[in-house]
Amino acid sequence: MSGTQWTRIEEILDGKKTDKAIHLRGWIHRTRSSGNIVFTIIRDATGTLQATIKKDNLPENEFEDSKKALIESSVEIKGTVKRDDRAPDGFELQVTGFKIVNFAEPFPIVKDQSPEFLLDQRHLWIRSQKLSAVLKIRSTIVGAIHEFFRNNGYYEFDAPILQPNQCEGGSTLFEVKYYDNKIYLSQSWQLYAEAAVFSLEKIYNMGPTFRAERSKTSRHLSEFWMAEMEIAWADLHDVTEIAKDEIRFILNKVLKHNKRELNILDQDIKKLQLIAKSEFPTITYTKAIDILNKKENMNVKWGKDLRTLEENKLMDHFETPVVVTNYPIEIMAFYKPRDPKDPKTALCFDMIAPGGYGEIVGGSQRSLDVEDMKQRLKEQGEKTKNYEWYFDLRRYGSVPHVGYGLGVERVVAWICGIDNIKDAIPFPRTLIRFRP
RNA sequence: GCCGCCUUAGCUCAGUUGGUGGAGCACUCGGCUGUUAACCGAGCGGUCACCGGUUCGAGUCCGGUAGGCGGCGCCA
Repeated sequence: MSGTQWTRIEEILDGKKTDKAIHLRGWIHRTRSSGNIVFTIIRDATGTLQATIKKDNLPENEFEDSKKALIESSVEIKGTVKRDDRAPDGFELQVTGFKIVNFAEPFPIVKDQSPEFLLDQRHLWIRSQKLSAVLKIRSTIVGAIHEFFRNNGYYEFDAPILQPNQCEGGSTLFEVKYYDNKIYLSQSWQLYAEAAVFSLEKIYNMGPTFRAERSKTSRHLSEFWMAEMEIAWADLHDVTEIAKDEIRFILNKVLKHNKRELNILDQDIKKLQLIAKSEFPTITYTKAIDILNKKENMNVKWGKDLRTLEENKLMDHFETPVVVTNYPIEIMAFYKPRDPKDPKTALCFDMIAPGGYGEIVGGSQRSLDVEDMKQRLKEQGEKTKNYEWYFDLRRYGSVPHVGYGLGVERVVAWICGIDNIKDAIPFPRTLIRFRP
């Protein structure tokens, strides 16, 4: 079939091929027959279209094949595009040639499926309309993140995935055999970014991140993608505004390129448009506790981290993502510095998404106080010797610097409105599930 | 780590007081010239997760084991 001009279903649905003879290739999405007529819904990467196959319009054996072919068989067909109100999308292909590329065996995924079964069949389920829509939006989001930082003068900087140190706490590291030694899968790009920020000043990266947290929730993955940034000569306030701009930039890109997919996912486009135009509020942790205790009649003690329940209650008061700053210093990682204006708190922030999607961004200024960091690492039972290279960064022309990480799957899940983060990545890895 | 729930056909589920295991979908065969996850008729399909106990008799009651799911904690 070399030399054949293949039409994409998108072009047909856009009305560009009406009354034209075309060639189409794809997969059988649905099929039903009625005596001398077969209706087959054809799917390609751009959409679905009804093909109407009448016995008299094509060779006998091709008609018989079209009756026999099961769902997910791959096909090459030719015919004429017609407007027809009886067709599901208002267009159909009246078929004059029907060639089977591969007769599919009975497809295991049928009408009723449980989430577990679909995860077992993930390699086949990613063909579904819902997952393809999510994957297209994910592709837009990943592209938007690169574009946002490159537009704003950042360099992409790559750190090792195999790392000797912890960043976010030792108990959640995945240990890997490294010749005769032990090494760990990256929990964060940050420590290496802090080395590079003194030469490149503005850097970002997006890549896989591994956390062996024993979490069984709709918001956790053991392997997820994090988009991180690090910038010199900046403070906490600067970076919270950059994070807000980034989220709005991502939203606008999705709204521009993925209206069709958002509709397939039943997402409220108007609501997303409103968020993309809004200012996101910044409040302190102390203010958040205040809202919970006064307006929600809760009894949250100052000093405790905000739990899922508290975050969700807090978000009932906001339509947009919210930045929460200045968490208590005791519950923060060793590299987050004390706020001189409010010494009980750290110069750090989380951005919380509405709708129960939780923390989508987390970041902080970076401590410049070597003795304080050593002290806090010791309290966690860490060997400070492994961090000497990191402390060197404070000894040779240190400057204020700051950075954050954005959870790609959480942003995908929030924008797509899907109820489990597992559907925001093609092949999820969780506490229990690591196949296929 | 803590708490709760589930396991019956390839898939989704029902199964009454303990008395010879059902439906829908899928698949096969037949019918139908406009279907919208089509419809009509027939067929195929079972170690009721596994091990043990109670009982004349267990899918059903009791105990254990395995696998799975959800939530919390922790985090992006």
